[in-house]
Parts: sequence; C-alpha cells; structure tokens
Amino acid sequence: MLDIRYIRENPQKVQTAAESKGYSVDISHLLSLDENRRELQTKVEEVRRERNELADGLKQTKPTPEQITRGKALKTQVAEIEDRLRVVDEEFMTLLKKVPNMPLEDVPVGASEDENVVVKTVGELPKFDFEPKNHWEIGQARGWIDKERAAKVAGSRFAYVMGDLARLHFAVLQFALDRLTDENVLQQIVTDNGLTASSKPFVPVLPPAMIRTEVYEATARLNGEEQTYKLADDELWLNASAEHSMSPMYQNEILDESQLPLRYLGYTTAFRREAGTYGKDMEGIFRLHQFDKLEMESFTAAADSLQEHLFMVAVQEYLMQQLELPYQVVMKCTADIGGPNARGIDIDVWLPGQNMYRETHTADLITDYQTRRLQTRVRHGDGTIELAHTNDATAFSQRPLIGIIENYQTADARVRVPKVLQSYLGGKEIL
RNA sequence: GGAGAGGUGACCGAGUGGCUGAAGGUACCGGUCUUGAAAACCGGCGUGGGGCAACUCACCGAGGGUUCGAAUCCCUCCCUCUCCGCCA
Repeated sequence: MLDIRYIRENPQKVQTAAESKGYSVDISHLLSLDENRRELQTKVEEVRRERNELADGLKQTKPTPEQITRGKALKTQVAEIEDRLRVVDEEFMTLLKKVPNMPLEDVPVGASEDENVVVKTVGELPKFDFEPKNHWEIGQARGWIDKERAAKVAGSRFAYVMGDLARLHFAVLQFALDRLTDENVLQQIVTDNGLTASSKPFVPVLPPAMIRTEVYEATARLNGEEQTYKLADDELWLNASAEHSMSPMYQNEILDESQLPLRYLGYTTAFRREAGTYGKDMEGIFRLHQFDKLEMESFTAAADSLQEHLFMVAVQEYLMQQLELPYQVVMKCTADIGGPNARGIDIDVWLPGQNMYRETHTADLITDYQTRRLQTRVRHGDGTIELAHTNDATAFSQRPLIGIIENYQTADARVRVPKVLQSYLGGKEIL
C-alpha cells in the first residue's frame, strides 16, 4: 500500500495516477477518513492516558471505591471510542489498500495494453521455406502435448507436457539456474548494459507453493478466489508465482544494509484460474491453469531498486539472446502494469506459427508498496531505518518453450536445439 | 493425526497482576586507559503511530476476554520443539 503521509501531501497527484491506472478511488474521502481516524486516535489516547495515570497512582495502595468507579468509567469510555475508531480505521484501511502504487515518470500513460510501447526489437526473424506451424501442431504431432487426456483428468487448460518437451523444459531451467548463480555472468550483464547494480549471484530457492491468507494479502498480490485457488479446508492459497511466496519471506524483519541486495531465484508451480480469458489461447500450453516458472525476486535499499529493476530486464534479455530467440521489449503503460507496480516491462518472443510477438517475461518494480504492509525494512549503516524495496521478474516460464518450438522448427516438425541448451540434452542438436 | 513442552528486544535469558517497555548477559556504537590491540571501566543502544514541540499512545506469537490495572489470569487461533504414528 501507499504511504498515507505521501497521499496527504499529494492528493491530486495520487488521484490522477490511480485514474491513469484504471482504478477508481476517492482520495478526498480517504483523507477525510484519515482525519477522522486521527482525531479519534488522539481522543482514545487521552483517555488511555488518564486510565494509565490512575492505575499508576494505585500501585502501592488499595483503590478506593471512588477510584474503582472512576476506572470503570474510563474503561467504558476507552472501549466506546475504540469501537468508533475501529469502524473508521477499517474503512480507512480498506480504501488505502485499494490505492495503487504511483507509476514512475517514464511509464507511458495509457488506457489499455494497446498503449504499451515497444522500446526495442532484438534478433532476426527466422525465415522458413515452408509454412511454419504452431507449437501445438508440432507438440501434438510429436506427442509432446496431450491436452485431451489432461482435460479428462483435470479439465480444460491443463496439459501433459511429455517426452523431449519435458526434457527441454528442464534444460531451459537448468541453463538459467547455472547462469544466474554465476557472478561472472551477472557482472558481464551489468557491464554490458552500463548499469550500477550489484553482480551478486542469485540464491536458488524451492519456496512453499501455498501461502496463508494473511500473508498473501499483505503482498498485495492476492486477487481473490476469482483468480486464485483456495484450499477448501485450510486458510491456504496456491501461489500464482514463486514471487508471491518469496516476497513475504522477510515479513516483520529489519534487514541489515550489508546483506543487500538479497536475490532469489525461486522455482514453483504456478496456479491461476485465468478468469476472464474464456476462449482465449485455448490451444497448446500458452495459457494454462498450472505451469512451472523460475522467478527472480530481490530486496534492495530504496535507492537501488530502479537499478535492480533495469538489471532484471537485462537478465531477461540476456537469457533470450542466449537462446537466440527474437524478441521485443515492451514498456507497459499505466493501465497494464498493475496496482502494486511503479514500472513494468514485458518481453515478448516472436512466434512465427502465430505471426506475432507474445509475452514470455514480466519485470515488476514494486518499490515499497509491498514492504509497507509486510514491514520488511532496512537498517542503514548510520542506524536509520527505511522500508526495503522489492523487484520481481520472470527468469523462465514454460512459454519460452513455445518460442523455441516455433522458431527452431524444421519442415518435418522437428525442433533444433538452441546451442546453449545442447549440453543439457545429452548433446542432442535436434529433437 | 495422538501426547507433552514452549513462544519476551539483534541474540541468550529473568519476569510474584500494579514500582516492567521490560532485570541480567552477549553483540553493537561512543569514551577512558593502552605505543597498538585485548581486557577492564563509564555511557549509549527496540519498533511503530499521533503531535510543531514538550510529550503521549501502542506493541512481550496473533486475536478476543476478565480486572480500577495484564508480559503475567482465561478462551480461540498460529507457530516452534520432543516423543509416537504416517509418509517422499
């Protein structure tokens, strides 16, 4: 959530920013609740103070009946004001949580994803002397993707990913794991992109794939049962990304500046209801209820978070370049970055079978929007404490497999293996 | 799942219903001493909210309750540990 003090000082700015993101929040109402809440808080504190003073005076002596009566009256009064405060505070918090993060200055203002801006196109589009196929046509022909049987077992939007495609999946993950834990590689990425970010390697993590309600809510990533799977008998949700179980790792903790940045490379299965996408991307493995993803998550000091964000995008580009996949870098507009984001970048791979670029990666700069509720803070060398900043970004999901299948396909529905992956597939050059 | 023991500040750890936001120790910071360091000694050292400030309020796993007054008593939940069971 946003800092109420910031909202107090910049009400119009916040109102405008929220609207540019497509959120309707009433900032002036929020501020009047805030005022109301502070008034009640001052009041309740005054009465509590009286109560405390009375109690303090009674430490050694037995209370007189008058003092007990007075104490009882104060107690009732405290409870009464507290009740009023609770009501106001609840409404206040509900509204405050709805206020989205402020987008950075360079985020294009737009009303829908159509106004996202392509900032960069990299790689030669492949040329074929035959009509290129979709990944699902190849997948089906090769026995790599079986959605009929998956539907029988689990319903629509599930798949059996099998054979060489399953192997390729692990090859891609292993490749990313190797590179992102190698400080030399990261240093090279930092240098090549003129960044000042740290070259500290990522720590690989297998995080929990389930998250408690309270914690999930605090990450500002829980979109309700509409979008997220909830376990019926427990206060637990299936995570929709490893980010969701990694960002709350340091809830209620104060990190020492010297530990930063904390960089994690988490792997979990992600579960998504994909509500509101009926009929969209029904073929193949592009949009499933369940997929596996390797995700970057980092905690930095506030001053370093933008560099960290740019670094993560650079890492994503590096990975795509290593796989020799043509891609574009998209700067998402205000309407598309999402509530918690200050800035969001997508990387889209070229898919010759669909004749278009499709999203494979996202990089999110969250600033202190998550950590304010999570209370993840940083203690600086001089003793000052501030909220930590979080960044998250895709390393590899299953979607890059689609890019490999479609870009590396041959006329007989075989798939050449990107050079950097061959050693992970027993030296095979073609599948 | 069954039985038991616990959750106190960065860490260890004391805490009889009021004198405890919390003893004592460690760590850390500053100082004295020392050629330097160690040791010793002195001082300082939680977080968050409100207020221009003085100051004040809250927080001893979380949430309720009892009481004039709760870290301390009661209830619910969460978590950790030990033993048993089950399991990859």
